[in-house]
Amino acid sequence: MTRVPAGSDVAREVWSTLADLVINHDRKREVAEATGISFAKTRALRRVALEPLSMGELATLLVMDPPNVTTLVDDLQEAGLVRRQPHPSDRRVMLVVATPSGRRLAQLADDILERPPAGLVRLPVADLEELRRILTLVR
Amino acid sequence: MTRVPAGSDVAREVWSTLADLVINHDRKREVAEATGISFAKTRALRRVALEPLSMGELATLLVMDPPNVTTLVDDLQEAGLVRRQPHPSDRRVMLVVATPSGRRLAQLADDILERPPAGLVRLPVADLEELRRILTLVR
DNA sequence: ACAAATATTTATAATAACATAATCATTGTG
DNA sequence: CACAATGATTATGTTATTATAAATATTTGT
Repeated sequence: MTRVPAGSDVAREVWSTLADLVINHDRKREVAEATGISFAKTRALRRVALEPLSMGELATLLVMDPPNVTTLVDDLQEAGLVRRQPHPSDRRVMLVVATPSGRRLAQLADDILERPPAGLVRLPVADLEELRRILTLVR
Repeated sequence: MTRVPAGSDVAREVWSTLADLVINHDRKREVAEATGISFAKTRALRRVALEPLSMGELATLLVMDPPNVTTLVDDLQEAGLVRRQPHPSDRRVMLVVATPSGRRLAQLADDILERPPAGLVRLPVADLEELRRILTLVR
């Protein structure tokens, strides 16, 4: 008889199922098609559409090296999706801000990415509510 | 007053949370470090460790073009992680089979990828059980 | 048997992703 | 003020990823 730490095995099982669910519902291609830009760029755009970020913050969030963020933002800027705005109090930092058309494109990506898989939609409402409740506890 | 389809909004919200959870717990880098091969190769290896697959089936599952699967499997084979076995009844198809060392490496990747995020482990056991129950309904 | 279809491979090219060093401007500190 | 530290950029190169066309071997259908 082996005694196992309470929820940890269940947690592992749940996590595996969860990760599979998300990975098998991958919409990167669809998003790239719809937006006309690479998924990496969409990801950056969606992030700055949430709130303006400095180049460095963006690099950290995207786990990219700063030089590569520079060229990525260059491309987004040329496409008119973001603009660079000097930081008001520190002239070393550049804030990346989504333009209106950038926000629209980010929204388009959101619409695709937030579309839940069929299996989830088919769940009884009570179970969905329960899922929502539990997920808010995960922090 | 607009009437909205019952669970679909909740489903969308739940899905967003879920996707964020999985994406923010990305372990691709860690897995690549630990295995010494690219994540794409790990993915293929883990898949054939589950069961032997033909090149074509693998291409479909990985959403890759067949020529690229060939070179990917070439690499895995050179590393001694898989072998190619001709299909018993159709000599056009090549079955990709994980070797013992390939299965070990796949297991190593599994151990990392299946490790749940802290927030999930902290959940009350009852909620975890409930999560598991609901997730089995998602098919 | 023969033509069409299927599974894989070879060859090749284009592009994307990733990393490093060096440079410039600006800011904080002794 | 001099100097170290910071944020961003430029330049550059390497490796991965992705795609396409063409070739080979085998099977299937007529």
